Amino acid sequence: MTTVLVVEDDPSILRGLADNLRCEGYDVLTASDGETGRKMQQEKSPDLIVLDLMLPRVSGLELCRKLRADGVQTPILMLTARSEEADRVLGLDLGADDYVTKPFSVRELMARIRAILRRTQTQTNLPDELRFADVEIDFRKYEARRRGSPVEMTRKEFAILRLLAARAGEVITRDELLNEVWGFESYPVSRTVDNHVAGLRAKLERDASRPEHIKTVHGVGYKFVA
Amino acid sequence: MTTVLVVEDDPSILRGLADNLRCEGYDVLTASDGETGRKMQQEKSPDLIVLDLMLPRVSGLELCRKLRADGVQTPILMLTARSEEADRVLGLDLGADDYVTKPFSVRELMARIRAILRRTQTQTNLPDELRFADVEIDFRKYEARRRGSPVEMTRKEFAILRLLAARAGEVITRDELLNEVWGFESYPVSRTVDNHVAGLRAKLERDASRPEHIKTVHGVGYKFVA
DNA sequence: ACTGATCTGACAATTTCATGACATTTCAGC
DNA sequence: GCTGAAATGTCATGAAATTGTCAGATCAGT
Repeated sequence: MTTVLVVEDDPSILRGLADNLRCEGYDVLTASDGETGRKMQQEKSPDLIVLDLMLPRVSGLELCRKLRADGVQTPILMLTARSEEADRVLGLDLGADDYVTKPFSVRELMARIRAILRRTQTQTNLPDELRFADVEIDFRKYEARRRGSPVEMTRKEFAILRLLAARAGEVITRDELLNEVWGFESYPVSRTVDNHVAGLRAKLERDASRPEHIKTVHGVGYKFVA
Repeated sequence: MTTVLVVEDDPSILRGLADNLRCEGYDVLTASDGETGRKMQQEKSPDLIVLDLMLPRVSGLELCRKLRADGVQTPILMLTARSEEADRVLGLDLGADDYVTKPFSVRELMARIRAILRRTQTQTNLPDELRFADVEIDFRKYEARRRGSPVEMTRKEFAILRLLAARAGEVITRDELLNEVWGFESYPVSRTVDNHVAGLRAKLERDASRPEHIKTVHGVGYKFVA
């Protein structure tokens, strides 16, 4: 379960955000000032913090600084009242964190939150290499071998296999694959995934029509088993 | 913990930078004049120095020169008030690693800082020489030979090959090559990389249209294999 | 000004990708 | 076990993205 901490002093906005986030399936913690926010973070260590820049007592910026000083790596999404503040806040992190200016559209905010979580939660545990049966794969070198001899694989095939392998045994839906491998740039039909999986099987399975490692879970998605 | 020293006389800018840097998770030291800055450097040896060109008493330029004269290797990022070409060049010649002109966007500055730190902290040991097939290269002398006879190569070709060889087998993206080989002097299009690679192949490969050592990984980048 | 290095943009060659039609498999309900 | 609808496998094809190549413009050093 993914937990989001929202620190915001305006009760109506706080309420609205919390409702929407819960509606999206997140576990939601709330705080209406920086002190409480910091305590919440320490006790519950959420996966994401949504932080209002303007807060009573401890400002959002200060809280951010304190959290980082505590060594907290949790991604932070800032809510700023004016876009002039955006530049200042953007110093947060080009790659990991983000900001949204008020008044914001809930839809956009949710999209940003999903994006941040996707980036931070998946980036971590992708394997650099993989071995199973007579296959060896080095994802950094983009090299695949079977019984020692090289196998040509495409970028997408490497990416798909890497994700499946990162969560070996677990079923990954086509939508997840589309999100992780393709990102938000393009939205191909989920059928496309099947084709790439077919490619993987043709290249890596002993008998592509009876796959032993890249398995189909009917009605759900695919899974990799070593 | 990564430590950044900021030398800047304008208190509001100093404060803003310090806040943002702390928020990014850096340990921050501050100084408002060159003398103090130099002392700080000696006592704390930070990982990066952000230096205002215009400072009271000892100018940023002088400080930069002095530090380098002291043998200090710490990367220096210069803040310049105006986009005076002369100042830029001087700063770079004196050993500054990068510069940003005021008024700067915090976002850009933070990005530059991250980039410098990434470059200096993950610095790969570049090889001084390289041999493969019938080719011998001495990167220090900028000399290349094939079957014993000299081959003319350009500086960029040497630099690209050296980086590829330093991480032999690994795929290097065009963006990485642009960052490492070109640095901040210029921002050529990634297409340019291809051309230099073509040059390398023409000079070093047995059959440039079927490269055996400087390989393309379609959709990703290039890699060198011995 | 001359020279070689470098950069850029155009075009062609190549590889990869996405899509839809059709075949096959799976599974729920008989 | 059957049967049929839904899901998946398979394949061909054209589109799109990526890279190779080259000529000319620009830049830097002499």
